Amino acid sequence: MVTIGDVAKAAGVSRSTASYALSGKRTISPAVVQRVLDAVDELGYIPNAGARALATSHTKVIGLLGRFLDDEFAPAMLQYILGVTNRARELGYDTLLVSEEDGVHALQRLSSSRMVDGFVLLNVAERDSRLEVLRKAMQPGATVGLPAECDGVDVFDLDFIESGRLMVQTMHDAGHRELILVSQPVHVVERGGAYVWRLADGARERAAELGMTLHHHHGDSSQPGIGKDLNEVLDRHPDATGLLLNNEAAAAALPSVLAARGLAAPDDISVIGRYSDDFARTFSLPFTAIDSAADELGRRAVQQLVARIEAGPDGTAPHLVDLIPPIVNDRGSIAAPPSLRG
Amino acid sequence: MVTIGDVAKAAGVSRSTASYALSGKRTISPAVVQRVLDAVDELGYIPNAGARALATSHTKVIGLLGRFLDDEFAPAMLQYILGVTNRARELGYDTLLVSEEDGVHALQRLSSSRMVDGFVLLNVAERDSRLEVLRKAMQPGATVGLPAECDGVDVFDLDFIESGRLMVQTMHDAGHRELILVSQPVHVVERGGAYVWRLADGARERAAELGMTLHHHHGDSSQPGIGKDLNEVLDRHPDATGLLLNNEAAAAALPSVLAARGLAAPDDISVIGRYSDDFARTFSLPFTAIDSAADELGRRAVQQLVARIEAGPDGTAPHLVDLIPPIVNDRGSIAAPPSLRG
DNA sequence: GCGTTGAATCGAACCGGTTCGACAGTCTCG
DNA sequence: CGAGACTGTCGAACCGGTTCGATTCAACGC
Repeated sequence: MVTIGDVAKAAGVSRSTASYALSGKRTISPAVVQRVLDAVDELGYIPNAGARALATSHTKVIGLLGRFLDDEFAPAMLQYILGVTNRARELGYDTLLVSEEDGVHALQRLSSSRMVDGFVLLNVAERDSRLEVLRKAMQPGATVGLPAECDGVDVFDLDFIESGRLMVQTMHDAGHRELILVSQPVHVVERGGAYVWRLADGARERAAELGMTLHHHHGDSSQPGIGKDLNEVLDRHPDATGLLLNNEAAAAALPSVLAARGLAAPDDISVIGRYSDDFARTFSLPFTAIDSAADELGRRAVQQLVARIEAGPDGTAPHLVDLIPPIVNDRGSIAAPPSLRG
Repeated sequence: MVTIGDVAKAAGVSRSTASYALSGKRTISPAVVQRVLDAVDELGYIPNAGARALATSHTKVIGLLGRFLDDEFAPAMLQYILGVTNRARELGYDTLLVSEEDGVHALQRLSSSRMVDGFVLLNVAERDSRLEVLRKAMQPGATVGLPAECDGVDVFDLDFIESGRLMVQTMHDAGHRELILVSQPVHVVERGGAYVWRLADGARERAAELGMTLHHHHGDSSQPGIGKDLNEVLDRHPDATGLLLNNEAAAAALPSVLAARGLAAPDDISVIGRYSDDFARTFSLPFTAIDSAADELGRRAVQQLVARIEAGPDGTAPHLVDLIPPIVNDRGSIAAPPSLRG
């Protein structure tokens, strides 16, 4: 193992001089700096992370705490994760991924052991017990997901209220007057998945403003339940001409449900979903949808977190609540309702 | 920040005694042990990870190196990752997730800086440049994916050759004689994705033994390409009655392709895929399939890695090549070909 | 010509754990 | 009863970085 002592010896200087030559925190003659750099190259010196962390109290690692729940849609999670890890690396940080069920415990462990410089919390709920711990921790934190109380953390999320409004408005502009919204299972809401009712609230509000009918239903988060749910909902509201899908599993299941019923979008029914572009491309999801911006949310959270880490404990920049405005990716699944066409 | 010195003071002993009381590496009187434990509880002491790593040369962290390629099927990757992180935590380890494109560089950085005790490599290719670095590293490594040269690492993978044989055999047993195999894009093979040709080889071998016809095609890894590919392949081989899907994107796209052609499985065509159970449940994938055992592979890799870490550098257990035998999950998409039925 | 300033470097201390060697006290056994 | 072994504890050293004075030497101003 090559240490800074070896580098110093090879360059013919003391350990402290070698350290200063590398960090540039004190003026060192150019000649010496060059000798040190040469020695580093030759010996392949890479500093011991533990020793550096001990000395500086900085690990250059961020902790990423996911909540991977059976009843939420797992495949979409990877894009948040990659957004975080990629941006972190660009900024010189590595990422410790924690999937532990007991997020509070994990947070405490990582924080007290000083394994990480800061935290990104994914899938943050309305009242998330991890937040109380995070506020007391000495490391800063950023969340993906909008909790009820945002103080002490930087918050990033898609603007779900506006997304709901936008879905309804888009359908209205195309001529629709009766819509169905398919949300996540009820217990996702009860557990604190506020994005579910935020979107629903936005949709309801705009529907009321525009004098439209909106049927709201909670659907299962995986097959075969969601397929059954979709069929029931379609049976129950034969006059509805537009379908709004917040539930990603519903989007995944819809193509075969429509096919089985002999329907096509947008000829027989118009559809708008809410999932990532990448996700749509990977699967057979030909529906117009609001981009869930997973990658972008992960990147922004890390960006802000690192800024806060590097500002130090005295940094007093106000905390952010950054709600990304929804953007519609048009994939041609919205048209005028059949009754308005030739 | 509470250190072991604080604990020692509170318990009225020296730092070394406190350390021994906690580690149990020397006999300490029960009374003192209790006082130390009480102090730990009261002060909420959690050891500083950097300091411990520096002293012991063990970080209790494993490095997880993924390769997340645009032309491979990303959503399935999460299950490998969760298998790794969950098993690691059960064994007392945290997981550093690296998505860096330059895996060789990342490996070198993590290894030399002693940030991790060992490595798990995902999506390992036939000739994977990361392996050379890994063999020279001082930390042990395990792979998910079977490379050409397995020495110096523990290797875990699904038995793809046997999977190919099993797919063909299953179709043969149901009465089919002409099959289509849809694989990954050709450049995935060229890049070293050996699992593609392994499954194809197994399928071809068994087809030859049984005197069956097997058409092999490479399909795109996402929409809309894969939908087009599937249609072309079905057009080209109108007499084929069985479809084998190694390509996960093909499985995801097939329901709507079949629906659009007015076909149903297994009435008009029999289908067998290769993807995880979890994946099938999440999406509308009603096809009988060989379980890709992602979670299990991740778990086994970690299990073995940790065993090797804790055996230390003198541990001389022979390296494993563990190929998990394929298991078919019957979802009812295989039946006798139409010609053999009433 | 002398005190002052600044540049370049070094030695020592420190971060917070673990571990080795020493030592005092007690027990055991011949 | 004394040698030897064992128990329980402590102080000091070490892991490999960073950082804080202190020191040396040259340049500079008055």
